[in-house]
Amino acid sequence: MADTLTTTALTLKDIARQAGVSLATVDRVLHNRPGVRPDTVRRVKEAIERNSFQPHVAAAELARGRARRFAFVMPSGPNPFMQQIQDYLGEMSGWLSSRRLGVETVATDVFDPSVLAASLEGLSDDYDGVAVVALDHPGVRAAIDDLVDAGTSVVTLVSDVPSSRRHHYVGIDNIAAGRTAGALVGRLVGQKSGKVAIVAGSQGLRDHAERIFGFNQVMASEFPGLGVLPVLEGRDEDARSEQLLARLLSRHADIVGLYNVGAGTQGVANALNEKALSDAGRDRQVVFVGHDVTALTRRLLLQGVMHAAISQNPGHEARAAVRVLLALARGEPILREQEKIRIDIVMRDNLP
Amino acid sequence: MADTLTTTALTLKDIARQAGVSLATVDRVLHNRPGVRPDTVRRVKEAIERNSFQPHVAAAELARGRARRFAFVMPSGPNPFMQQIQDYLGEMSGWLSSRRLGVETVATDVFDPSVLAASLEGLSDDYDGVAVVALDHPGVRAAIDDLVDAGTSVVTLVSDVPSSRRHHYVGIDNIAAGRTAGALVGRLVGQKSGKVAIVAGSQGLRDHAERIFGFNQVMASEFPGLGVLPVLEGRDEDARSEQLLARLLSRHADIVGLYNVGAGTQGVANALNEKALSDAGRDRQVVFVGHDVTALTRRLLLQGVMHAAISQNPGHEARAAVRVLLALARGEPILREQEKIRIDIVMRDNLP
DNA sequence: GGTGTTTTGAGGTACGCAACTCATTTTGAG
DNA sequence: CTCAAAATGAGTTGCGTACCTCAAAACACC
Repeated sequence: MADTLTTTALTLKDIARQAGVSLATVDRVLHNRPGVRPDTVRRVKEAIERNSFQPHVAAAELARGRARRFAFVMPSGPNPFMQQIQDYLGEMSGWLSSRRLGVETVATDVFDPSVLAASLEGLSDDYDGVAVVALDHPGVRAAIDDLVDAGTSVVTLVSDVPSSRRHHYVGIDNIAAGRTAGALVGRLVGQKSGKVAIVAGSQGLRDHAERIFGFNQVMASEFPGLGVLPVLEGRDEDARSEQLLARLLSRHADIVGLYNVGAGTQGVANALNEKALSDAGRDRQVVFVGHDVTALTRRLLLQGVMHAAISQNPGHEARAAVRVLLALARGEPILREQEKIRIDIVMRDNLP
Repeated sequence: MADTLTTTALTLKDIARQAGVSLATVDRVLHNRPGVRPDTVRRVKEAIERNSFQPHVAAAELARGRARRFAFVMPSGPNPFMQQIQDYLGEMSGWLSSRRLGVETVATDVFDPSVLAASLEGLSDDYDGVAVVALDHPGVRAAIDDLVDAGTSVVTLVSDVPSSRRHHYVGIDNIAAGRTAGALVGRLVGQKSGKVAIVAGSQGLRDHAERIFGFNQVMASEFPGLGVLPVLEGRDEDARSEQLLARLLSRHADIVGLYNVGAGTQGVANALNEKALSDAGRDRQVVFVGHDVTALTRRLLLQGVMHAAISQNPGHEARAAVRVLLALARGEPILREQEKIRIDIVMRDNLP
């Protein structure tokens, strides 16, 4: 009837008694301090294992007594998604301060590798951990590795640098995100055949490139009836995206789907609205799939202009980054499943 | 450049000094103990406010010293979704025991109100908090209210009893889930017209009824071209669901969409497969939307039999329930945004 | 001014662990 | 067997809070 999952009340003292050693020796083993014979280490570890002993985190935290400081290195521009992450960090302030954790955001130009690398260098003196929205570039990778070598925990956020020695990546699999977008566009277009347009910020950005790759993969294999037009590079700017897309729409009357990979959403929506007006309400609405739930995309979804948004929960990312940094600092294990960021599909009716 | 979100190092001693009182008085104020003049209370609270002081949770936890016990009251049947929740609880065991938290599951027949109520009664003596998959019934409501009156924290899980005095509901908005399912079926069917079938466990179950309500809402208002057939009640059993659905499919050749509200998924899939065989590969595949990501639905999604699953992350629900119970026990605030369960749309390419 | 009551101060103990010192024992090399 | 090095025991202190006791002070009332 009642299945006990956990029952612990043991302390270090109990472990010491069971292993037949003193508290000091257990402490040495627990913290990998030198001066313990291998055989003794084994006995202690066995006692710990046998009782599945877990140090009381509250006691450990209190005894250790050190306040932790984490830095979040984020883009300086007015990116609404990044702003949301910072907002959620702010909302955590009570949670943070009651644990004596300090979180500070460092704004920098994350698109300039040398500037970003410079921002990262030297952070290790002031912070126990760093979360960074990282550009994938050799200079940045070197800076990250330096931080790690200096003993600072490093987590990449939103955008990864897989070749670096960062401890963890908090973000989504962008290829899968692109595939999901492809599947959505394809399925929502339905029977119709025609062309599909892609608007991206730049194909030089790793996350954008990966999304496009995944998108094309699905379109080619599952929706051969839909031809994908060359990618428009709108640099995440509204004006440029609108202009490029408007031109494309006027040239190809048979565009039935659109994937907006990055920002510049307002511009994309404008171009689509112009077309809708000229089409005068025929059954020619373009299926529009984009990324992230912001005030704007929320409005577009509710209006029916946009059909689906691929989203990564910014609150979850902010909290996951903090939790991972904390776990790394404490030497606790990371709950992979909990910290994994899912690819959310958001339509009008499941808007968060 | 660097924006400080939090910087605290104050202790109760500092607050006492600032308020010009002793530690004992601060302690009395902090814990609403009697014997402090209103004016003094104000002075202390001001000092706390002024410094936005937060007690160090680790120290508090250690001093309080009490181990917490939580009970999870769950269905006894072989429900895969519930099993997943229990699995995730098991995975948390390390996290739990390092915080001296005990979590035990109590299996019971949650569909029988008197049995469920009986299981709940008396739990308050043994547990600090209870999470319960609750049937919405007056007897159950009374049992929940009794628990709350006895000082036990109560959280409803997956299925809510809104009229009770439970402290929190961990689960999704089922009307919105049904709406989402409706929007998916409608959009994925596309231009075609025809009928849509619904298979549910029972319309007497609150969550099923709510999902159907939301589904019909969307179908009526947005997809008038699709007629919704009467709900089949499969009692979440494979055999019965298959039989009922097979009959319906043979009677209505123009069924283009299917919403499976509850379990019995294997039966539904069997019936669809039979039809697919007899249709011999024509463009008549039925759009199939169901709930939850299990081993089975995962397979069906990958095979293309099922098109989308509406899902609530069981891991998130398990962890959220524990966190909420813990926050309630400690008197800490609940991070609403973090504990909110989202409605996930899962398609083949964003399978978790 | 005396009485009883309420409010406050002062202090202690305990929680479980980290981190340290210093004395003592054991071990291994010569 | 000797001596230095390595391993271990025993003990202390402090982290910030909860919870408790007892005495002293302030207050209200007659």
